[in-house]
Amino acid sequence: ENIFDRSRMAPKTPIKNEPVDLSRQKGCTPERNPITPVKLVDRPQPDPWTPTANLKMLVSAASPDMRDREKKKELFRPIENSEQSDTPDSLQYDMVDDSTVDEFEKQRPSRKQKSLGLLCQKFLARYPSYPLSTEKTTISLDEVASILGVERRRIYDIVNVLESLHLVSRVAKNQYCWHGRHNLSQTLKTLQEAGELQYGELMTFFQHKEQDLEYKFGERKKETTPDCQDRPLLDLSEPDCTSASANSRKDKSLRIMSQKFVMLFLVSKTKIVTLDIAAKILIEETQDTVDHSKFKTKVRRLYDIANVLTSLGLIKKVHVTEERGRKPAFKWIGPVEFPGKNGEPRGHSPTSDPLPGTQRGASAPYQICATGKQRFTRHASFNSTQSYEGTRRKVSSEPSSPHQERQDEYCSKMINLAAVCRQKIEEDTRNPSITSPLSLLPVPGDSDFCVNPLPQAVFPVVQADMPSLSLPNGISSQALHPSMPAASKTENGKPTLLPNQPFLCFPSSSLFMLCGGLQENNLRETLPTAGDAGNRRAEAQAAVPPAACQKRSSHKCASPSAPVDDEEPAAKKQTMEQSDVPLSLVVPKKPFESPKAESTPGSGCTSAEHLEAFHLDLASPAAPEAADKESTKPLDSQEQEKWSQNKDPDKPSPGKEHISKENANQPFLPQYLYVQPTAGLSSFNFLFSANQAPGAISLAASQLPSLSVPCVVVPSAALASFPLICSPTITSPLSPVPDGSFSAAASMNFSMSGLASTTPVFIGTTAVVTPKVSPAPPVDPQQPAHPALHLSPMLAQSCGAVKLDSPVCMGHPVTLLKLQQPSSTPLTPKSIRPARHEAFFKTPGSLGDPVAWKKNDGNQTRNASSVQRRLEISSTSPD
DNA sequence: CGATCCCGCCACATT
DNA sequence: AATGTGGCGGGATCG
Repeated sequence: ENIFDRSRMAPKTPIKNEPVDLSRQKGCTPERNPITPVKLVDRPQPDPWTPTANLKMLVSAASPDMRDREKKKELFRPIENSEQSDTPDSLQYDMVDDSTVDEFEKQRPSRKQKSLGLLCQKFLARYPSYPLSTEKTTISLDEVASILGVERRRIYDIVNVLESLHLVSRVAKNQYCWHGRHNLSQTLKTLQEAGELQYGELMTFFQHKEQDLEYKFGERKKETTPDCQDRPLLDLSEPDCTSASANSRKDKSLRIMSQKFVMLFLVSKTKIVTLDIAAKILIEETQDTVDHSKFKTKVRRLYDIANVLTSLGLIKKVHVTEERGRKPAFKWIGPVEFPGKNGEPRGHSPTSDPLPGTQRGASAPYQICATGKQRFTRHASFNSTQSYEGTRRKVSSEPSSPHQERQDEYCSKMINLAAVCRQKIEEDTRNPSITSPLSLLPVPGDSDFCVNPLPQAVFPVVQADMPSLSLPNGISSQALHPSMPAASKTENGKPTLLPNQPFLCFPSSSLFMLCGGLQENNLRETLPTAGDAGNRRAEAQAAVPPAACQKRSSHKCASPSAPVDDEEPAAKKQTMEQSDVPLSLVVPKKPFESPKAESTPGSGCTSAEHLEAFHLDLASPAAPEAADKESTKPLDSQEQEKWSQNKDPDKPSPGKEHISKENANQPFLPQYLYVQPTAGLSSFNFLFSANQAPGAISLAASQLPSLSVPCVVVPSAALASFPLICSPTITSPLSPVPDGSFSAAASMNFSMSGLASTTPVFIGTTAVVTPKVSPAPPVDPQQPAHPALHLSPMLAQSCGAVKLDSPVCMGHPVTLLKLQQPSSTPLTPKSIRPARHEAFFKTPGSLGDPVAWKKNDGNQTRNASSVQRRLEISSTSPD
């Protein structure tokens, strides 16, 4: 078999390495010879000379499974052979004649023989499951590829999955270190825990029913959040390999996806996961809509992963028959209980510990390693963070890279936050009345949250509606607040929320969010770049913007779903996505409403979709764009930088207008938040905003919301670690009131938390206030609508003062925002179509664009990238 | 014909 | 620029 492959390969692809001798050995090159004698040979038994022959033997010896497989092969081999040989021969001969010689390959080994699963078995057969700790086995990809007779690409597929389970780790360029299964149980345990956090409920749902939108809904949310975690989870460092360093690059989706997939099994009660469900859960971003192709791609990848896992003996293929029919599925046949080797201290009950996750994260055992790299593109300001670093503890990470540490911590934090948020959301949902503003806080002392068990998070408000979300544990919300930092003055200790305050913040890295209406223009421009990042290419640039706009307009509602991006470029585009996992959170603000959603034209929106999407409407129009943009943005985030952008309200009018239409009915508020995660691993972002106060309620909603939101924050990522925060306080007026109030509220402040130093960013907004707005009637959504705030760097600048960097900010409130003001947007208006809208948040992250940013100033602003994911929330209602 | 999933182009990352 | 990595999806096979 090998031979054939090899020969084929060789010609085509130049082999990077040498094809190894083996092939030569074979020498014969079957192909060449017109004869085609060969095939026969291999059939039943491996040829002695085949490189693989030995492997096969080993394999057989190694496990029963394998043996079975081999048997199967044998079974059909004869058949194949006979057939093949015949046909080929004849054909060949004919054809052959002259030259064509080669061509035929008749003998093709049959697809199965080349399957990834089989290849993986061969691969695994080469290494001991439980190697002695002393020896480290290094794996050379080139070597293995040649030995196994496959392209290197295939080896990556295998190794990536194995790496996700920590069976191997990358040590260097073409080198991987084989760890074996010693840590497998621990890894699984970790994944299980993480999975529970993330997917716990979800899976439960699915298992019972899937389809309901609701469920989906729920799942989506969860997903998002979780993602963050995932990344981090990986740690792996295991044993010896210290190399831990292995972290690496971006987010590799295959790795992450593999972990998530495994998590699903571990979390599932039945231990059976169908591919479609898994694909749905694993699809991040863009939700729905668009994605048929995306779904398909995801499924393909899952097959790849499943093949490897099957070879590892962790899962097996089964079919489940459900109402709808029989669906392909996989059943977990690996270990279910894991002794905790590691000694993690766990035990805390969820309740008691607010953030369970956190701790763990923090603690040494896990590190999340996120990958390391991030880029630091950030500007100096960010760097400052480091300093703060000293302050904090470092967790385990290696000294060497501080950054990493941060990330790790960061991750943990994020995770925690996520958890908290979720809960909060849940709670909120339950009690709408509350509405808290969000608050988050970090503890002063520590900078980040994370580390501690933190209470950080916060969330606000929201009334949410979100349907489903639940989180797994309960955490009390209160817990969260514990300390608020400064921000609120009010509080101080109390966590309570202030009613007004909105916001919160977060950590670092990533991003931010934002809110409000934004404008498109700005966004666009910026975004685009970002977008590119994602893909780089082409589309991004030009196309995007416009396209987006357009679309948006059309969709509006629909759009939320993210589709936007997708839509277009869809195919190619995917690139954007790269990012992966993002998370998002969201909260909806509004309680009510949404009825319209359906009605709305959204194009496609069906109700269901809405849900899924979560979008907010808010300004809807904008939103969509934003979304797109976001998508575009890169997620990379690694950079983390983040910052926010803002947008302006600018044109209020226009915006309003649209809004009115659409929204008019609905009022929403958008608030938002979200965050995204970013890039790769680690980061997450969050976001939120909240805006509003509680009261806000409906009506005003529209108005309020936008404005209110203050939002934002962002940290940058770069290093990440820092948190940031802000809070604005705002008061909101309450709800009932007309909005005007809210506008006023707008301002924000933020404070930094403890150390501010680190933080980079923040933002505050002030609010909005705008005159215009204020008055606005509550109801009308339109007007207000737009509020957007943002923080964009620009704004910041504008504000003058503030720069991101500086800590300066601290304390003060910065503000920014604008609401209506037109000015805000500096941007180029020109551009593009004006579509409307605006986006809402977006993060700009992007690196890519820095340029733009840069331009602005020198300041830096920028950030990063990450993309952020957006979320949306919709208000849809709760209903 | 739907389920699988190989293959390898090509973008992106690292050297 | 070369080379390592790995996303992705066309389209071939399998069942």
